[in-house]
Amino acid sequence: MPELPEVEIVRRGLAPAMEGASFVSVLLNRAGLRFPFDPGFAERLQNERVHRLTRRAKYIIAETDSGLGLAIHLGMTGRFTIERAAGTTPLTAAMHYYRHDPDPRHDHVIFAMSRGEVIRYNDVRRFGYMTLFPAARIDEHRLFKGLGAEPLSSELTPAYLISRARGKTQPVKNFLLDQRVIGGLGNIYACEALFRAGLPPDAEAGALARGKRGPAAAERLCAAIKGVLEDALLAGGSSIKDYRHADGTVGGFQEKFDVYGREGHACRKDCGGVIERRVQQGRSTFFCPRCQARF
DNA sequence: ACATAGACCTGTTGGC
DNA sequence: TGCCAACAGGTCTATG
Repeated sequence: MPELPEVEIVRRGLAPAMEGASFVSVLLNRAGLRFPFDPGFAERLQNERVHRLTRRAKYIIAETDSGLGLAIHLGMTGRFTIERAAGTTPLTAAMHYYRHDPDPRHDHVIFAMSRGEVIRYNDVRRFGYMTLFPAARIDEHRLFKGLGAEPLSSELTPAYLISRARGKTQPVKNFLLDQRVIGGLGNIYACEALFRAGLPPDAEAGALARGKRGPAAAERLCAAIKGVLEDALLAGGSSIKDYRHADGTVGGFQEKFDVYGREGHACRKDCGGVIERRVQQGRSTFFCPRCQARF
């Protein structure tokens, strides 16, 4: 599922239930997700009070008063739901992706918080993971130290894109998906950003650093990345295969995709082109052959 | 350094 | 209707 906008929406939804609250108990329903849980995972969290909840790339990070960090990656299908303990009013912030009512067979982790919220982590495919680390050492952690620019921050500039792309022969879409270059883009937003920038997904990344057109393309691409992520955030993220909830907590950006999942449909720019799908790096790439014909 | 393929999992969808 | 292949928002590893 989740790329940067979805992860950020989940973070914002969790924050009111987690920040300032302590873990009363942590229940693990299995030995691991993508990886086995750290030894003592549940015990180490118990009684820890969450100081703040942040995000880096596609990771949600809880930091506790005593300096323990909890990193959470949602993989493809990870999602959280929040409810009050039995007998009280449900919170409005239910963050369901994919489905309204997650299958309880896939509730793998349950956090009981000190103010009464019960937070469940549900993950059908179990590609997600959680791990504990010393919060002050985040920059040395193997998950984080190699991460590239945070795309909505001032770290991401046309000059940064150019410097990272220089000499690269790989397709520009693969370049965008490389978390060591930009942290947080995934398949959907990489496709959408390339469409907005008018760049062919299979163009050489290194071309951003060359010639007369390179810098202009880098400029457009940088703006397109930020723009599509901001638009998606405003729309509450994208929820494929889901429908909107009355409380608006499920995203609606999927209705605004220009190319993703639109194979065979007319280009929204009315250029006369039809959106095509091609497999790149084992992933579907969607693009308009007219609007994205030339670098 | 890079590309590709396969692996990890389960569920849904589309074609025959 | 039933079955099976293809595909799904993400990484990670092995291999060339």
